[in-house]
Amino acid sequence: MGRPRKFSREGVLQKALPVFWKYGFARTTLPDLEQATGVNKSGLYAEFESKEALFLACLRHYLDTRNGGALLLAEPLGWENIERFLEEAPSCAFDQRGCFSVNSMRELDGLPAEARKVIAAGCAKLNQLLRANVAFEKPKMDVNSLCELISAFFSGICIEANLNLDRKRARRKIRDFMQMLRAA
Amino acid sequence: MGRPRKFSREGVLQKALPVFWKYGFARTTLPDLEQATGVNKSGLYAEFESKEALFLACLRHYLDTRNGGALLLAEPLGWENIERFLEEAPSCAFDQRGCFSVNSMRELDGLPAEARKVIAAGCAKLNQLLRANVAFEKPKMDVNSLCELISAFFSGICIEANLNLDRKRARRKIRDFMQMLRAA
DNA sequence: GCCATTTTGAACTGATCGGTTCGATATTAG
DNA sequence: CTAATATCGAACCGATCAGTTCAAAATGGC
Repeated sequence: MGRPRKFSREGVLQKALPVFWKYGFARTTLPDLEQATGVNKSGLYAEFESKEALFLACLRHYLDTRNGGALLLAEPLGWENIERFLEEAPSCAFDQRGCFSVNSMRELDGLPAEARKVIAAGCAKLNQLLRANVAFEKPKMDVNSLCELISAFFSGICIEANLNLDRKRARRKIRDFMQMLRAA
Repeated sequence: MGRPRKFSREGVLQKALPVFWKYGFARTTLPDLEQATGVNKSGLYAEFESKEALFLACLRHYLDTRNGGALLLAEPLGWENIERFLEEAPSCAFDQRGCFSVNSMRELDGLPAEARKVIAAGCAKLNQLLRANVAFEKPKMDVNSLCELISAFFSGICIEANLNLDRKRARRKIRDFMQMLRAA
């Protein structure tokens, strides 16, 4: 009965995400999204009520599926998880620099109000994952403070990823940070 | 002879800067700039050849006049300068969150190619200022490594400034970071 | 072939974008 | 006053934006 569906909501999200990731919300155009998803404008609007709604759905999809959860839950918990997280998170692919959520912070006004909540929730979840790993190492300094430092450093390397520094330098920076962290 | 000029190039830059600072390049419109500067569109285009040129001029003006130079050159050099820099830089005014240069990194493609060089030069200058202060303290860790960590942390708190965290928390974060730094 | 459903493509809307042009007006010096 | 200069306002340009509508075409089950 009837023609079968050719695209799924989640498939569209997966393909639209890299575009928003690279260009942000404002500089992503509808033709960009059509090309990336392979779905016609009419089709997109049949599935999502607006460009903003599509962006929000991408953001949620990103936070649900890729927010370093796997890396930070690996046993045993500890510094090594955090180091891997810092190394792998900001370089998923060529055009996806940094972290989609961190990138979106700069565009927060001009985005639907819900975006702020979604991002805040993502930060909270990340902090919780970090906390488990930091606490496991029983550092001298306060665990929460260290988590905040880690996420600030993470945000920093994420936006610096836009500058195309060479990988070697980025890795060394992370190594140095971890050295400071382990001593704290 | 003739009507005297009512606005100066530099006056326009000073008034246009906060707008670009807040909204970035893409989301700043010409009417925004007219309103902020009090100068007609015709007048703006008489002084600057394009929106991009105006943005670039603002960026240069910003880096020339406000890049924490004063704070980081204060005698005696050392951690205290850096702490003041981290505290004051990302909160010049209500609508100017973070650092204009750091904010612009997220928009680098889509900006004239020269912007990349200008920003890179600004980073280099900042790093140099940091280096003098860090070296002065003779830390155990490598001076350059510490400078890179400081600027990454700086970038991080700059974009996190978009989240409107309360000042208390921000100050504590900086204090914690400085504690780690002094021990490094 | 027929019916149901999905997807497409193209035309279209109204708004806004950056940018140009130019005459009207304002403001000074002499 | 006049001459010279600076600014403004408004009309205008072509392009692009997000979003809507709808008929045509594609694709399946029966």
